[in-house]
Amino acid sequence: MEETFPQKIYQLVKTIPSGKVATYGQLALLAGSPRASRIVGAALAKAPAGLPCHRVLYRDGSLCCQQAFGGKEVQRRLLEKEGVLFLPDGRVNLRQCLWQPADNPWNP
DNA sequence: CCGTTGACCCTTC
DNA sequence: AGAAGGGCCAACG
Repeated sequence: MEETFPQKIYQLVKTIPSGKVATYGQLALLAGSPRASRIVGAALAKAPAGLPCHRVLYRDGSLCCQQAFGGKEVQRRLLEKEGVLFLPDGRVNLRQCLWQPADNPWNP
C-alpha cells in the first residue's frame, strides 16, 4: 500500500496524545524526512477536520499562523485545556509538553 | 517531462 | 541579541 507523505503525516498527528505537542520537524522526522518539515505544514494545511493540528507548533514552541485553526487564541485555549503549559512569552513549554515518541517503527 | 508552490528549519550578518 | 535570507523535500499543473 503506498501512502503519500501528507497521508502519513495525518496518521502521526492522530497519534499525538492530549497534553502533548509536536513540531513540524518532529512529524517530518517521524515521517522519514527530517528536512521535509514544509511538506508537513502543507499536509496539515490540506488536512481534513478531525486532526489535532492545534497540537503541532514551531520548533521554538510558538504557534503557527493565527489564520490556521481559526485563531491562535483558540489554539492556546485548546492546548491549555489539554494540559499544555504556556510561557508568559506566549510560547508553549516544550520542556514539558513536547511529545517524545518512545518507539519509532521506522527508526532503529 | 519540468517548473512552481508551500501551516518550515537552519545558518549567517 | 535580533533580524534576514536561503535551502530542503514532496505534491500538483
